[in-house]
Amino acid sequence: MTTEDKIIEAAETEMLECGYDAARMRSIAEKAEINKGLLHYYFKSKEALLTRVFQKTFSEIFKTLGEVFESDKPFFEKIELAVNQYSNFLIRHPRLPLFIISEMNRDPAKHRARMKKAGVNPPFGGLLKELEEGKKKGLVRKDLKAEHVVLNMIGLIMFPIIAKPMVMFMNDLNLADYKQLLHDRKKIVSEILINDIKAK
Amino acid sequence: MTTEDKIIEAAETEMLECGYDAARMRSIAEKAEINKGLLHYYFKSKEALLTRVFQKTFSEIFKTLGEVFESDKPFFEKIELAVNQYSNFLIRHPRLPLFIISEMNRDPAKHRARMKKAGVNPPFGGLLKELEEGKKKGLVRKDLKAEHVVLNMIGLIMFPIIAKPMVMFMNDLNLADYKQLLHDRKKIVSEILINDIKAK
DNA sequence: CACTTTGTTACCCAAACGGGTAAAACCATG
DNA sequence: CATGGTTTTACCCGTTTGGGTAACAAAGTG
Repeated sequence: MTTEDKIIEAAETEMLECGYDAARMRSIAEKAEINKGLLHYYFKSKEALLTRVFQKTFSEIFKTLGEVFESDKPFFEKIELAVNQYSNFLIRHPRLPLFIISEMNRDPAKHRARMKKAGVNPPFGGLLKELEEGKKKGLVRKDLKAEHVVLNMIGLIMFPIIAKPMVMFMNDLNLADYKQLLHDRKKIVSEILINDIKAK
Repeated sequence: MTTEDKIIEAAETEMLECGYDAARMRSIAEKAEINKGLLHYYFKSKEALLTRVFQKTFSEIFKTLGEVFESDKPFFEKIELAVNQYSNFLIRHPRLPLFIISEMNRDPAKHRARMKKAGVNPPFGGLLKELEEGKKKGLVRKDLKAEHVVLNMIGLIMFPIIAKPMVMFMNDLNLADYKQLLHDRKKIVSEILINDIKAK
């Protein structure tokens, strides 16, 4: 792994742990096991570094989410696929959701400005379009509200990730049990969502 | 409103906004529109003040949640009631969930120690017991996993609260629209949960 | 060896921090 | 005016902060 990679990785960890503004160049250097001088040799300023990290992180998650609805599978299989892909992504990046939510609440305008600057956008258009088509085809409940489908999906998937300590403690799970629970949950969540969407 | 009340209120706001450790006596005094001297006249230390605020806040939410399952209504009505009460509570205390989640992730052991010290405990026992009874009576799906019911419920209710800026922005809502969405959601969430729990 | 890239060390330095305190002032009530 | 509860002001003070830089060292390269 190159020094630059180590820096990017350390900066990502730091940013997700502490938030954008509270991220410290000192701790990034420490995490990357280099010194502050070298850090500034690779990235001329904190802004330059974090902009890059922010961009990389978000385009990764949005790409994953975007690809989900581009396959040509049946709609309900796509839901299942979306749940699986999104869950897997968050399992790999467990600190991301809390970071987004915190930043968004701390200063919504600044957060959106950063999103804009990084040129990243959440890809929910695909889901919304297919829901409309599904209604026409009679697959989808006519009175279903699209915005709630999105909220249901994200809430059901995200909560056990951001509440990991609570989940483990309340159910007295070790790490392996917890991972198993997250794994089991993909099917459970898919079923709940599809059940809710499906025309009766 | 007495000075002490103003202090408690200001301290709660500060604690929920900044977190337990990052809460500052200075800003609490400012928020309460008094000076630091007076603050220490009422509460001899930061620890004394925040312990009290923590205790008050949590016992309030846990009492609300606990009472839900003590009525003698039918089980599915209780679910609906629980969803309504919990939703209403979070609508009144929108910053609480993110505070809990952040504290829990920052330092789980310290957070639990504070809970213990304040003598507050989440009351999910009632729900779990009734689920078991429901299975025996044939009301509830035999293969339902209780831990997921809790996760589903919290996730579905909490997410739109902690993601308020996103919800408003993505759906282009003003504040009134957003509140309406939260209100509408109570019914939607109840139906999803009951549908999932009910024996087929 | 000459030159470039990569890496280290030490230091800058004003500014804010931040919980806590002492002493004085203000203000009711009797 | 005296008494006690309330409120203000000013100050403490060592510590940390924190992005950024300059000078020096090491290592790779042709």
